[in-house]
Amino acid sequence: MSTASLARPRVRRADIVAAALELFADKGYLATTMDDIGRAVNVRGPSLYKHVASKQDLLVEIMETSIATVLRDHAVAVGSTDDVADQLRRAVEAHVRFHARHRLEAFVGTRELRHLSEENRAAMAARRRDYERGFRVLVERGVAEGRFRVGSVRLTTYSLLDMGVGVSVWFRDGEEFSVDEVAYRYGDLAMRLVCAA
Amino acid sequence: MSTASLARPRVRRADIVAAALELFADKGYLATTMDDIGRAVNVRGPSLYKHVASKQDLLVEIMETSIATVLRDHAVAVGSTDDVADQLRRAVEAHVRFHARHRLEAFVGTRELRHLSEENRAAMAARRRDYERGFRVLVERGVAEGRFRVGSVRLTTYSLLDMGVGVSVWFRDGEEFSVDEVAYRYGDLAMRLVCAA
DNA sequence: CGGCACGGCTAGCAGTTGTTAGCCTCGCAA
DNA sequence: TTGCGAGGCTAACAACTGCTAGCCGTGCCG
Repeated sequence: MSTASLARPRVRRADIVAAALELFADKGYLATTMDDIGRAVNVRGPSLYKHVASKQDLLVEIMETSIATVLRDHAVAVGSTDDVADQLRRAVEAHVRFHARHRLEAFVGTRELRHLSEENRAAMAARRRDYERGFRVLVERGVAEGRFRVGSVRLTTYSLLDMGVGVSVWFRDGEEFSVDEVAYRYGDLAMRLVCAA
Repeated sequence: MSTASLARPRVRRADIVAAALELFADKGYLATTMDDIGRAVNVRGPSLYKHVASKQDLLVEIMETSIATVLRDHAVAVGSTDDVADQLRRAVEAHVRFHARHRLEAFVGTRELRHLSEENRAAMAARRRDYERGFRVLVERGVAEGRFRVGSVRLTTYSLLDMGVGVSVWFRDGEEFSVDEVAYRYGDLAMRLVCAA
């Protein structure tokens, strides 16, 4: 049994990242100081550098794990069936589920993109484009197979994605809807948008 | 004839606000310095204070004119007909038109809310809630009149709004769609979302 | 023509912030 | 018991930033 960490409560890297996430989401990346983050984990600002290379690293770590989760969930959703309509529905559900469950990550992920260093931003933007393309491909295939009827694939895809992103702004746990309820209902809305048959 | 301003090209307040808008949208409010704004209008940073009380004032002015425009357009759209479905369609069209035509204002308006001073933010948040309520009321009435069929008024309303907000992120003038085309197509999407009859 | 207000400019203050340097303590291992 | 590394802490640097103070040239008005 490892009682090591019980003796003196040292800070773990994961705690720092979690605190940073909350602060970045609340005040924004630039408005958050290392002292703020330190205070949140009961440590002085400079002590954080024993665990983290820089403030930028915290932002990168938050964004990387976010997009990785999103892409994985999307792949699982699409891979779980062969029916295009079901694929789109499950992809939207996964999309919404993430934006509800990981509100803060979603928030930071879209709002602080510009504060990533040049190379980090380029890499992140590419991953996000991949994700968008995944949805567009689904809509396109649905149209090609005669299952969907849309005015513009591009506009419809944007709508589907933006609806889901919006969830991260207003969703609160324990209110009117649970995560699963929201996800299911947005799946319905998605089916309406593409006139699924 | 007033040749006054031709002699030496002095900076006009409107130019400063326009430059600030572009910079706030591009780099964010905190990352934009008064020197940046000054450079954009060919003036040193401190000179701006001959025209503007503070950096905060620039943000406030941008946001106030934005929300005022949005609310006015919304009122015109809703007032132009009595049919609920038409009202919602025109409201969505106005919503999208604004977010396409005034991308930067929309961007700044949603992303920099937290950098308004406490009182300013409270006032602005209230105006924005009013705007949201305008949409929710339309959806509610459509349902009550048996013209719309929705799973949840609240979720549907959020979806309509968020779709439109998303336009400000990807829209570019002179690409595939014109402002009017996008507005019209989003009107269609809105009608689908509420199953308008 | 004289003065005054408008609106530039530079200098500089005061505060903030990411990050580094260097110190000290605690607990584990030899 | 002794040594040492992990991980706290304080001090401080260097850069930056909003904003003020104070100066000066230009052009309009009386």
